[in-house]
Amino acid sequence: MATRINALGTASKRPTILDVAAACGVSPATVSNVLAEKRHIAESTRALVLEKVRELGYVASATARGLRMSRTWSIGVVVGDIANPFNPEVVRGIEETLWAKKNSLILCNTDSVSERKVAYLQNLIDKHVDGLILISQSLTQKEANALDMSRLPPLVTINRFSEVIEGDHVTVQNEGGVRELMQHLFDLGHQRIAFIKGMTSSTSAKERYDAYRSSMKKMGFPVDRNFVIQGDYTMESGVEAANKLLELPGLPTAIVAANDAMAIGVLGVLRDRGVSVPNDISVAGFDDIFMARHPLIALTTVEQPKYETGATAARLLLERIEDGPETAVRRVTLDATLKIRGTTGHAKPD
Amino acid sequence: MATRINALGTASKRPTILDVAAACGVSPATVSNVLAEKRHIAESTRALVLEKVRELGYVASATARGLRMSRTWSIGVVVGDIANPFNPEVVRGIEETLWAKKNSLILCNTDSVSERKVAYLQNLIDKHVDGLILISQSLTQKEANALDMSRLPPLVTINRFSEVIEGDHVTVQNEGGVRELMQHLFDLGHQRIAFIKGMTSSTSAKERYDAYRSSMKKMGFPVDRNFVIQGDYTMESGVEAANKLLELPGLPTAIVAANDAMAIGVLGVLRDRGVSVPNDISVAGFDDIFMARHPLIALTTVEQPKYETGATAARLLLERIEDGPETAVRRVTLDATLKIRGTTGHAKPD
DNA sequence: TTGAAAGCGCTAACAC
DNA sequence: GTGTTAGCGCTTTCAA
Repeated sequence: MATRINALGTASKRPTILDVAAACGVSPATVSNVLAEKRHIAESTRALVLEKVRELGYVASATARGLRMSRTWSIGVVVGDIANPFNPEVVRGIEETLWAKKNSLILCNTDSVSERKVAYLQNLIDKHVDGLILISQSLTQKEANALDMSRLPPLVTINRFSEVIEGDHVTVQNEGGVRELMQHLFDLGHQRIAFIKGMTSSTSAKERYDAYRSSMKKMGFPVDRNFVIQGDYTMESGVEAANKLLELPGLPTAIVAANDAMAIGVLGVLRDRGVSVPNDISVAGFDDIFMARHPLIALTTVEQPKYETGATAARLLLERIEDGPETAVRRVTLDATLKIRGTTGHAKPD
Repeated sequence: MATRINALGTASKRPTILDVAAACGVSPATVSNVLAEKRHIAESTRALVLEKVRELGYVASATARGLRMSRTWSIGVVVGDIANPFNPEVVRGIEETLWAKKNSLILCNTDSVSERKVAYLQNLIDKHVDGLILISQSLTQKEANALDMSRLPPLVTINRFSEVIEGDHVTVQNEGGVRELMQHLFDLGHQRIAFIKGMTSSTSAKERYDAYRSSMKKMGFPVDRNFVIQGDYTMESGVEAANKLLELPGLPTAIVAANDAMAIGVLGVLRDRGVSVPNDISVAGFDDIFMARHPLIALTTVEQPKYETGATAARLLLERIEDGPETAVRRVTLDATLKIRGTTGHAKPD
């Protein structure tokens, strides 16, 4: 007859390394060494220790070990908003990689609010995390000054590169991806192409915008000032941008958004206003978030390998923690892939 | 001229409480008490300590304090897959609540694989987290046996209630929500209503299915065996279920899925097959995930307050940690709200 | 091959 | 009001 498990916090005291040592008639140092496989131990004692460890259900206290070794085996992951569809897949990649090396992931949502970011980072530094990963978040000089940077652990940035920080970095081929996308639109006969930008503080947003401009320029197509709208990577800003664009006297034949969330916002507006996609206007994004793939959305976009991005960042961080500050800074740029779906088609003739 | 911040892990040694004490000419205990605001300290020394603390940039080591107080101020959150759109919003709710009380969130993805769940839980127990939250995950007796339950910290379950575990629990009005949804369909003239179930191991899935059956029964409508398909809450299983339903000789006029992910999978299939929604078939889900609200999806569904669900679970857990195992087990059931959108319409006449 | 002992940085009990 | 001291549970020299 099984008894129900009490999950109310009646945890019994755990055995310590002393308990195991006493049970075996050896010193705690020996137990420690058996478990850490550090120095050679007689096979007989080794077996005995292992047996008692299992018998007592002994597990070393991560806290005590952390105090002694000044490590926490935990990594702070700072993200604007975990509910933003781009992020969970990146976080998964990080998490899998950390788990494989027995590190914990401490998740922090900053809401992209500067004060909150600073507070969270300080908290993580104070908590003595072994490393930090910033997803699409960066640090301004001002924010950095507000922090106690002298105690900063190794930090890896994803997507947003900061001049202020000298550290490892993972990003995607933003220019190449957008250029490929633009070429796709040119091939379909588009010339009047609008662009919805991300925040200029984001290097990835800047690169995507630059690639849009240079692609247009290379084709000899003018960039109408009104065709460049400032967004902030949220779906709402995509909605606003679309509304602005639709007010214009001369409509664009295609709208490219610097990320999928904004592009999907645009699609919603066009749908509500009865504008046919891609017959009247083509729409494209960047990221290839989960939602973009659904048949009802079918957004043409540029895929950023999100899981791999996260996994790479975690790998770089773990290696940095291992190797120390001596080895050179590393910047990894992953490939972007154009995904042609249903929202792009031939340009509507004037 | 600003120097760049080195993020490679050249952190300098932090000052300890002894450094502060020495700088002030007081004992470490006094410093500790000033910071903890435990016992009364002369205003003059208090001010001095505070000044030196700021001057040296002293922050107490969470590790040392944790060892001493046997607390970690961190909470393990175990989730099947953070990339599953239901979860991020719940996690946000948890995270905000924990942050307000200075607790950290350790995120764990189990992929809903039993072994992995057990391994993760054991890891969290070993890490001495102060509490645990399981989102839509439960523990079978077998899994529980594989764990060292004697050291289990307080645990709160979300959505999936386990008979095996005696602990606090947060869920939503599953029966009420589905009944309301069914009534909406009945009002539209639907009688041939198919249902895509979740895993029977999930109490919420079971409750939603039961409500479907009892609603049908109450109306005197037969439940065709073929109209009940087993899914697993993933979009893919919704796709499979829709394909099965469309093979049937007599089609249903409406398809209700036990969650939005499956319903959205159904919508994709219907779209691909040229079945008009809601003209030919109505579709509805449960949860009201972000994607369901988009104009191109516009899924009729029952909203589960996800953020609030997470926030409530975190609050219950923190209170449980504070109050200890003595106070009675609490079960909170949040309200579900019917959201009528574009995927439900009048039943197609035979 | 093993043990003894110091100490990681903190808090709490006990003194004064 | 404040100081002294004993650990929390572990790893790691240094000795044997």
